[in-house]
Amino acid sequence: MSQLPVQGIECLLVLSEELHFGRTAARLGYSQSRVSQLIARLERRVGTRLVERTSRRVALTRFGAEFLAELRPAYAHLVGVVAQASERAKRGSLREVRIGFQGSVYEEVTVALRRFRACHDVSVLVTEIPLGSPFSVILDDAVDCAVVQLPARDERLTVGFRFPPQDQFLAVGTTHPFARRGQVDVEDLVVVDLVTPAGDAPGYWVDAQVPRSTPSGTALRITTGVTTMEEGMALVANSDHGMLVCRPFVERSNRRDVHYIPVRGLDGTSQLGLVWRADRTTPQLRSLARLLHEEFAAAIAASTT
Amino acid sequence: MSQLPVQGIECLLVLSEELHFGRTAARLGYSQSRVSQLIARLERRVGTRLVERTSRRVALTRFGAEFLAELRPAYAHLVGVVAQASERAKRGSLREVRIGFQGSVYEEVTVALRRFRACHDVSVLVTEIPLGSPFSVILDDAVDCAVVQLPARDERLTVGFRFPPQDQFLAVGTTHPFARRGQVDVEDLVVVDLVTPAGDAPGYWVDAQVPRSTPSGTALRITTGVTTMEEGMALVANSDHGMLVCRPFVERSNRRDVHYIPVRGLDGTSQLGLVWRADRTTPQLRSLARLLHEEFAAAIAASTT
DNA sequence: ACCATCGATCAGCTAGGCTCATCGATGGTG
DNA sequence: CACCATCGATGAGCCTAGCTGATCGATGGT
Repeated sequence: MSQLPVQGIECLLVLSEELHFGRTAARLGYSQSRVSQLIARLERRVGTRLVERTSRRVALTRFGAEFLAELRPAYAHLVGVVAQASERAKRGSLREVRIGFQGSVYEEVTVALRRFRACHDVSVLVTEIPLGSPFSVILDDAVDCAVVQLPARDERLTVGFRFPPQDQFLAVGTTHPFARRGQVDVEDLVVVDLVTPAGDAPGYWVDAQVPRSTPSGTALRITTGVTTMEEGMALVANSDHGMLVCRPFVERSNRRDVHYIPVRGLDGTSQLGLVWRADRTTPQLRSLARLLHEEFAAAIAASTT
Repeated sequence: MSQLPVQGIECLLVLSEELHFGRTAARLGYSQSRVSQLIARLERRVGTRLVERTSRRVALTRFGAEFLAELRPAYAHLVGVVAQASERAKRGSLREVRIGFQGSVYEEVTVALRRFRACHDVSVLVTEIPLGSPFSVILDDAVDCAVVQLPARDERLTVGFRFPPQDQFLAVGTTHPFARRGQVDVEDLVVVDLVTPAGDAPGYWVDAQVPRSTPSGTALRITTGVTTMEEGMALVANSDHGMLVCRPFVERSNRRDVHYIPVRGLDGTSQLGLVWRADRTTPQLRSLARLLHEEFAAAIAASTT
């Protein structure tokens, strides 16, 4: 049996408006006797009379009035919580959306997120996800979606939005032979020991981030893996390793111990995407994708005029 | 049928702690199958899965966790409201105590009221009650208790506390023949047209306030009634009427158009009392009476040392 | 491969939710 | 003042829906 006499409470709430057992019963779809019973039981439960009633007059007791003053908002709140949950369930939306990021966050993304929060009355929780494991956190449900490097060839994943393709840069330490170069060619990479993301990402993805060989077919030296951008940069700064990074990262970086050199032949080969579990697709996530789309469309329009 | 699936809610609350259907059932005194049914129904009601469950593992859905985060406090609050009401019902205490006053309010009374509010977590509503109808507002339940002039010889009323008896004064206008007198005698009152409280108070009470005759037997002139102290003072100030008032009123009065003259022979004949309906006696009111007692005991002790 | 554990499901029982009929109280009316 | 209409309380009784016990299938450990 229930701890809380809800039926009695609902009955009292209506009765307090109608001040008439018959009408109260009609409104609730009960018989008059049921209302009488429910009120009587509630009074027994609370331990005192809540409604003063004769055959001619129904009025709240002073105690009843005070009780109702507290009860009404408390009950309404609880009903609201359940109703709101139903509402959100229908839209499949969450109250707190966890978004994973891999390294860099575009300016446009933060703007879109702000609009997203406002539109959907959600809070956004930003998490950094391992550089070399872009998909497992999504699949494990540790985040609801993530901005990760593409491609994402996995049936269990949906790419909701593809960011504009970006050129790539080679990050090297200040003492590296390439440090003073204004540009390098893909083929030049053969002499660099490239840092690669380490994690459980599928092979095709790792290969897409750090090619195993140059276009001409020469194999590249890849000996060291890192799990965060920060780790990679630290490694690059203090060794002769190199690391491929995308433009947004370069633009937001302010390290003095690392130089970024454009790589000819890798133009537009880096692309981020908003990815989520296909079976967790919700209107909310679609909306976020659309907001990102709009934001980038606006940014592009602004830059061309 | 109830609008709110409380049983399911209670079940979910326990299940979220136990994460085990069997133990949840045990705690609620249900069978395991019942818990399963209740959760399933709640999920149907809300419209989405709240608990992820296999035969080996029970865990809240992300949606379920968010739902619970709102549900738990809302439910607890509602339960609290009902429980608190039960508590108050047991003690017969109200959340808001209406206290009626007739004219003057002692300093000690306000102190006692402050302590009363603090002790019982109640709010106090002070109302002025008609000068000539001290009992009807109490009997009509318009106030929960009142500080009124005694005597109160009514079986339906309880006098919870008797204030210290006070001397009486004759209030007259500045132009009145007595205005400059330092004192008058009861017998002197025969030449004054005394203002009397007008209302539905019983005869014995009116007689006690304004004697019909002096101790020597001479009848007094009583032609005019008033319903508030303010009204009486206004009348006294602008006519040759006189009005008997008690010391606390004199001390708190700062009217320049009325003079107050001590009346020899009426010393200690005015007494206020805290009165309430006998059938509405509560520990709360008894406590208020006790607080008043303590306050006056302290005041007397302070004045004698 | 076997077993123990656990949640889902189904059929069935019965407690309790609910109604109907009736009563007594109340206040208005001629 | 008798009569009547209205309304809430009460008790008997019906039947729904709350609940259980038995069983099944899934899961994970040994």
